[in-house]
Amino acid sequence: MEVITAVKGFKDILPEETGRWHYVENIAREIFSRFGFKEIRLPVLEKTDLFKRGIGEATDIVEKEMYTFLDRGDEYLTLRPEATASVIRAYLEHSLYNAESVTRLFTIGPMFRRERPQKGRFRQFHQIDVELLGLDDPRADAEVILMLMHFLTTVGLSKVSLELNSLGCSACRPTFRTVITEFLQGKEEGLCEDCKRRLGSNPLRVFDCKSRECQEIIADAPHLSEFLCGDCQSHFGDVTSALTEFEIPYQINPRMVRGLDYYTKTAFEVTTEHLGSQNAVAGGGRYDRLVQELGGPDTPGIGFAIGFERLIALLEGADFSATPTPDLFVASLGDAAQKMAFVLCNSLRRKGIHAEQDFSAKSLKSQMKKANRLNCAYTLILGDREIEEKKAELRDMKAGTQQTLSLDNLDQSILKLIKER
RNA sequence: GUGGGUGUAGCUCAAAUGGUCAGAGUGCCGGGUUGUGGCCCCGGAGGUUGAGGGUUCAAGUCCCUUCACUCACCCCA
Repeated sequence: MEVITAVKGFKDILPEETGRWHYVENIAREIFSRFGFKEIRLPVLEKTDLFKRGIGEATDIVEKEMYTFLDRGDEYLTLRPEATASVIRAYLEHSLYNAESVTRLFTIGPMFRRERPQKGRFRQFHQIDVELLGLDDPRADAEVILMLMHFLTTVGLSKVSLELNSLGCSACRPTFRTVITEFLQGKEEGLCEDCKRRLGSNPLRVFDCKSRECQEIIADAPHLSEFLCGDCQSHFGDVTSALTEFEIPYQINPRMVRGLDYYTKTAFEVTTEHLGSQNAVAGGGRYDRLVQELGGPDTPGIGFAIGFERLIALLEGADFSATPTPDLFVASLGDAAQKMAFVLCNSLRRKGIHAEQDFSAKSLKSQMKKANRLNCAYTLILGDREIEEKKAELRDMKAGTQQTLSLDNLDQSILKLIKER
């Protein structure tokens, strides 16, 4: 019989790794709630149209990376490739905007994109996603970025850099778009295949194309910053000066465009040099049109997503072991001792003690070996001899001492000893 | 979707130019020693060398196909 393996790009998170996950999740929950964000849990499956409308039909994600299928032959469903669209969907579906004018939400969970797996990129991956809805104030941008950076440093990341750009709004971006389209006209031949295609759908993407020929062509192109409207300019200025005030280092990257259509104004990315070519740890931006695009009231928003696996990959070295170290190991030899150990262990567990035993009734030596490997604080030795003498030997592994306990009220005396430790 | 790399015991890896090459370490199991455990010593189980085909007297080693993993492009978190 052949063993069935996991689907390509879908990873198991093994017990030895879950400690890191808990560590990161705990810090996220604590910090985000301190900034007023509440957790929301969302389904992983959504109607395909949500992402087509939300992310944009012309994006790579929607064009070729989604897990989409026909459900019972009547509706197209998609495993969510990102969280923002789902958050907005829930926000609208439950009219959360009516409860309060500003809504701060975060969610943690798996996302799905059918890409070729590589270092730092999987088909199922996890994001920590934060969304702040109902504020167009630049302080909201600054606050969200501040929180992100604070979170990252608290978790223990130091060698990351923050890049910023303003993508303009519905007033100034279209102007810039026509400027770029005109600029690129007559230069199509030099562009890579992807950019030729992008020319019609999303010419701004040529900016962050990595091919050399495209970069040479676009190098002389005007920057979006020159075409920002007054509102966008002052907004971006307020964001950057707030970050400076908080002493958060950043770099303005005028070529950063981002691959999701919904971003407006502030866009940002946190990168590192230690992840191979998948250098983005977190990314986000403002999306003042998205809520309306999804059929809701005109509501501004800003948010970001952190790549959980990528973040964890940067945490190498530290000890986040989730392996519990038991209080007590009960080594037992013989049927009577096995039975007694079984009852004792489970009795102690129900009283709050982490007790372990070995069902296999192997040699005492191997049981002791196991107790040692598990790093148990105490070991209780129960053998035929001990039962006959109505006594058991308890060793304090750390202190190197041992004592004899009566079998009467054994669990009580052990409980007392461990609690007193 | 396009390239490159790799596939030998549970894990980490050895096996010059094809010819005792199917091994070591570690882990696991058992035994010895020990203050019934940690160190040390002895023994044991475990691999159709990813799969299929081909060349050859002979293939883990060469060729083809396929699969898996991996890195990079692309894109993104």
